[in-house]
Order: sequence, then C-alpha cells, then structure tokens
Amino acid sequence: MDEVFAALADPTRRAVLQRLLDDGPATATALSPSFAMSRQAVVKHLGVLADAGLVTAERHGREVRYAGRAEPLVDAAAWLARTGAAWDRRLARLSRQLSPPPPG
Amino acid sequence: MDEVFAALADPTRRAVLQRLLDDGPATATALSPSFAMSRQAVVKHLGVLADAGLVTAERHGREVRYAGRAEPLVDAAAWLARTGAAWDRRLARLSRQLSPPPPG
DNA sequence: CTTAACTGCAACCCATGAGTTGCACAACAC
DNA sequence: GTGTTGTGCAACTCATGGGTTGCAGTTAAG
Repeated sequence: MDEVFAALADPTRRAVLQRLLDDGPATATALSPSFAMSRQAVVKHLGVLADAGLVTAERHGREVRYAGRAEPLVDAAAWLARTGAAWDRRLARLSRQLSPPPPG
Repeated sequence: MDEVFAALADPTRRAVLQRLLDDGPATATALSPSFAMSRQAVVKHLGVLADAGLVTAERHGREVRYAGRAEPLVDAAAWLARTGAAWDRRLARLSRQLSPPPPG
C-alpha cells in the first residue's frame, strides 16, 4: 500500500502508467523520448511501479516489454473509500461497491 | 494530486488521517503519544497533510486543533477510477459514479 | 565475424524526507 | 507577578529519491 501510493505520487510515473494502460505494453527505450529524460531514469521509474505491482516486465528476445496492471489501483481506491466513507457520500457508495456486504 | 498521493504514501500519515477522521479533531501534542515519535515529527506530518488539503488547522487559544478532510480523497479516487476504468470492471463503475456523464 | 541496438549495473550528484534536539515565545492557571 | 503547558522555529543527522553518465553484456542483423 505504501508502495502503491508512493509510486503514484510522482507525475512522471502516473503518466508512464497511464500510457502503458492506454496504449499497451512498451519498452523503456520506446517510452523515454516521450518524457524528456534518459532511458535509465525511465527504467528506475518502471522499477518503482513494478515494486508496487503496477507494471509487469516480460522479456522478449533482447527487449523488455512493460505492461500496466490495474489491480493495485483497486486496492488503493478501496482504502480511500473506506477511510473517507463516513465523511463523503460518494466515497461511502464506492466503499459499498468495492467490498459489498456479505449477502444475507 | 502529487501532494495527496505523497501524503498518503507514509503509513504514519495515513494513520494520523484515519485517526482524525474517526475520532475528530486533535492537537499535535495529543496525537504524538499514539505514534511513538516526538511532537515535532507529528507536526511535520500534519504539515504535509495540510499542504495536500487533507487536514485543516484551527487555532483555539494556545492550542491548534487539526481536523481531517475527505475531499482530496474523492479527487484521488477519481483519478484511480479514471485511469483503471478500461481495465477493471469495478473501477469502471466507480468512475461512472464519481464523474457521471452529463445528462442528455 | 562484425556491427548496431537494447538492456543491465554501478558510481555519482543534488535535493528532499523523516526524525531528532534545544530553545524561544505565547497563553492559561494561580 | 510566577510557573506550567502548548506551540513555533532552527539546526542537525541519516537515509532515500530522482536524475545523470559511462561502460559492459547480450541479442539481432549484415
């Protein structure tokens, strides 16, 4: 949880994640020109995202394709909803949807 | 947005926020014994939370009462839902609820 | 085999974060 | 007035984050 929020705290990382989720998997080398920084910097960001479970790395021959993963976003959203549920009508609704009360 | 996620990335700050939302406003001095750290450390955390809009500080005589605010949590949840909507059925539902399409 | 492209590792710089301590200042109690 | 309690400011340490560069290793292409 720490790592998810920490990963999302950096605007570059949010942009990288969004890019991967929107446009599909890509290599660090392919991503770096879009972000005005070196390949190595992007690799580090991808490492942080990977530690948080927000991307996966898969080797294909000599290149490594990174793909975005949405699951940790659900966990983070659940924390937000749960924490603020008593104080915001909208978050309360989200909270009910993310962890529906056991039937019966 | 950066500041909200960065604030939530620290477990102590999440605990402080949760405490303030659950039990109501409190002073830094009153909070610090619960967190096994100095008052000054708690003050710094509250400062970070305040910069993110997650707490407000109100002076009452010689003490300062901090209160939790849930609004930024809604913004953060909206970002999560929007970003992952295409990849997770639950997030898609949340996204629709947090920013409902204009009627018509 | 040679060359080019992509990745991996390590060292390094600079700034910021998290925490501490010590002391000064302000407000309430007596 | 004095004493006590709560807050604010500043300096300091130690670790981490974001970024760079340079070079070595590996895979594909000629």
